[in-house]
Amino acid sequence: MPEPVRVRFAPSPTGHLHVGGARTALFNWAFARGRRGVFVLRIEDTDLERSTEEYLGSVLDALTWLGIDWDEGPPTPGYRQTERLEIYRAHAERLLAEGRAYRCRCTPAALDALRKAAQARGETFRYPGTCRDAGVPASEPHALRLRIADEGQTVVDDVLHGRVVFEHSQLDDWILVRTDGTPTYNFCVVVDDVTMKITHVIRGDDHLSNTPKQVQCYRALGYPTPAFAHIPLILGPDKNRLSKRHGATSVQAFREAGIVREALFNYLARLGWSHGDQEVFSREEIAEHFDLAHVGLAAAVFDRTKLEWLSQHWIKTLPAADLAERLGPFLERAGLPAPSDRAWLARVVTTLQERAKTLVEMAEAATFYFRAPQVYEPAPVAKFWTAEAPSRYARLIKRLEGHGGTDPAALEALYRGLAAELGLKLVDLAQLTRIALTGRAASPPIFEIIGILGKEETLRRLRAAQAAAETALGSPR
RNA sequence: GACCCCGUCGUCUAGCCUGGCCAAGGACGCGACCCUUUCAAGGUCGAGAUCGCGGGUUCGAAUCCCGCCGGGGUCACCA
Repeated sequence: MPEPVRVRFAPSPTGHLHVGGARTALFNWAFARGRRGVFVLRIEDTDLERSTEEYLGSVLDALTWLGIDWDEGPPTPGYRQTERLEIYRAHAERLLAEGRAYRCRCTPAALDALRKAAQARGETFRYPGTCRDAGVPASEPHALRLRIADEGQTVVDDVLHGRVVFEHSQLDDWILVRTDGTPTYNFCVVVDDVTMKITHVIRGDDHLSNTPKQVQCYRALGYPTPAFAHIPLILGPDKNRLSKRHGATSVQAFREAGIVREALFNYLARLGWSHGDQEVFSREEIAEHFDLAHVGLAAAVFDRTKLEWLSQHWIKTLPAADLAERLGPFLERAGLPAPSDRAWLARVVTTLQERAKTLVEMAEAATFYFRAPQVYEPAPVAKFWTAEAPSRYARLIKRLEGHGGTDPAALEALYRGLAAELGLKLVDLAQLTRIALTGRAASPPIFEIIGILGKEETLRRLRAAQAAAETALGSPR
């Protein structure tokens, strides 16, 4: 029986979860789920300056909202780097004792000068090894560096990129532990991945160049290297790495914009990965089909329009009752009372599902269900509030008053009958009604709206529109 | 600048490993039409890539090889 795969996602809580990070998490998650592996969540919070508990909560919240659940990680202790300092220290000491690492007393200022000079010469800066054999005593302030052979090369065997060769002339003795005693990122990552028994490191392309350094560290530590899979970055429309200046980039931002979680999950999965011609995937389908072999190598441009198409698709597909539940906060934000009658709200949602790309749009479009129109849109008014409008409203009101029930089919029959009597098309009466009920030229089917609004409210709005139309036309008698 | 990665419709991509089924398929977006009480949704059709460019190999290349160009990433006692 093969060892189960173990993968991880290691965000640093220095901001909200970025969609790029979310996609990395999603690929790892899907990889693990698809082969009954383990998905570990590790928090890289060694940057005390920028890490906050608030952001940590936000990141966990975003992952949970997306449906990316982890098998190991917070709140279980031991998965935050700040809790693991002792582990790093022990590994560093071992490397030092075995001669794989050495103390360095070069000052940052001195190194900076060398770096500038190297770059001026058009060379990659490389630590010259000043302290490599200097035997710097522990009593002096010092950093700890990893000893790397001057000659030779390090090969990174990437699952996606194949063999990537790095000459040692490009590598240098990098710092494992800073002078202040804190371990560096690259060192923590290696120690963490080793001690957490990670088998596959799936992470952003931007880490590929750092990988040979890490491979050297694995070797020094005497551990086998995990499999690496470097996935391409996500770009903005200008082909530059997606960042805040491209607008909304955090998972929370999309959530607040009313993008449904199924859509963001689906979109992120398909960005850089494919399964034939299939575009729509549920979370389960992604877990079932995901494979590294079909992850692309080219960076992908984030396309909000397609995301919104998927959001609309999922809104159409999701159960109305479920959406009604999710719509609550968006209604409140739109200044509308979230109704206690959930069944009624679900009916409202049913009429809006096919015409909303986001929950924000849906809440906005639902306004007229909660309050009578305050204003009437100018364009449809100009077109339909003709001289005959008031009398047509009157006929409509009279007919409706004598009509029992709000069955859509019966209402349509009533409208068609009246339209025929008046020598009009259905659309004329329908639009007059639509203006009265919603204040707009476009809305869900009016016969369904009447059913949801109720006969009394419908009549009230028709009468209000009749009066408004009369006023608008001057003073009729 | 050095090193590394990448390069198929505007965008996401299938195909590339195992050359011919590809005069390149799907999706978003765009246009038209149909349906229709409006808007959507849905349906049908259409425009849109000579597969970054140039050489080769081959009977045959998007698919293999070489060069070039373009884009991105990494070069910290940041993560």
